[in-house]
Amino acid sequence: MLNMRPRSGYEIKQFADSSTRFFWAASYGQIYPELRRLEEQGLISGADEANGDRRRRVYRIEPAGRTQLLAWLSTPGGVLELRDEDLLKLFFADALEPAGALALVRGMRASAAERLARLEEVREHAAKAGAGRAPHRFPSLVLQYGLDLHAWVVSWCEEVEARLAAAGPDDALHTPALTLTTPAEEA
Amino acid sequence: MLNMRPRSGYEIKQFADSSTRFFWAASYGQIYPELRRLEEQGLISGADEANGDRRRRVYRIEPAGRTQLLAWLSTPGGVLELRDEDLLKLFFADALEPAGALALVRGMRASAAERLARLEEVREHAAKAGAGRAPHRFPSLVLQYGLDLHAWVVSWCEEVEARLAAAGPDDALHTPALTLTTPAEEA
DNA sequence: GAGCCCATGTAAGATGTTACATGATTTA
DNA sequence: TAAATCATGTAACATCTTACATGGGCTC
Repeated sequence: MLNMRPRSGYEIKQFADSSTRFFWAASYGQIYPELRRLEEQGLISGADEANGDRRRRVYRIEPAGRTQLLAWLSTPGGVLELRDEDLLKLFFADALEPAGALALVRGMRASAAERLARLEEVREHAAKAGAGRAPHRFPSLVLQYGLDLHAWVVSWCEEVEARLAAAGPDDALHTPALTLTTPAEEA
Repeated sequence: MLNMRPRSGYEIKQFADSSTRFFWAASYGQIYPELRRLEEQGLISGADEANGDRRRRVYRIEPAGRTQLLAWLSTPGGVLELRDEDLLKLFFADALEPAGALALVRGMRASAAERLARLEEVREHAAKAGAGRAPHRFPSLVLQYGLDLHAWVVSWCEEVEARLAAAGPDDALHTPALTLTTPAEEA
């Protein structure tokens, strides 16, 4: 983030909360100590700015830091962790009556729709703030990933809800839920 | 898991590693202490089984535990946490040359394809093991979710790769990546 | 008899969240 | 003037992973 432009810890938190939060969250308890560590390693440098009487420490990336950043970006692979309590509940939904299982999936859909709405707010906000300037391209690509993904989850739930609602004692619940069609394949 | 059938801590770990691991992982360091706590609360009960000379403690769910389980399953909402380092890298990919960004997306696709392959192994294994018996329905529904989801990620990456490869200085990278079509809508 | 699987457990450490403490400035 | 926001930081707590310790049984 400091490679995009210099920022204070507070600004990093603000920015993260409206962007990377959805796939990589960070709290003050991580940010401030980490800034100190990075400075000790000479990867970034901080300068106290006095705006009025309010102290503010703005960090900028150093050449060594940029090198490290590029090395990290070029390292293939990385952490992927998911913790989805709704999915865990669905996994055990055989313990519920059919109505309960249906309610679970409806809840999952509602949550996904909610997150989708929040991401759309982010997009609108970013469109206003970023108008005019030559923007970074990839943050909005990742935002689009989030939008597409949550839209996918919503459709998946709708599909499963329909099957659960229709299911008698005989049911074919386990066929692929969605047909994915890329524009290229439609031709 | 104990509601499905009695198990030892070791068996719980085995089962989790081939099922819930993908959206809710658990280590021995969590499982064994948690079993003790649940027993202290009277939600489960453990019995030492001697098979040969090898000690083994098998736990079963108690009525109070089943009540708690059903209460949890009926509570709407829950944790959803994602930590995706690939997505984080992609977010900052403006710092890379076009070839580097393309490599990133290719790496993402490879990882998703790998996970997809592993889930397919799980499905085949489950199909063999569960043949005949009246199975739990929802574990395989959740497995299907994983398969569908990773397939979706693979297509998303392919789509983006094509755009990145084609992109000159002018590029429309930020349109929705995939057209989702549910069978119902195709009619 | 070597290596792997069954089986239970813990200790140390890494990581991360929440709440609190502090205090200035801006806005309604 | 009260509330929100700017701004930095820490302490306590919760959580989770990794590595280790221990020991029996099975299979090549």
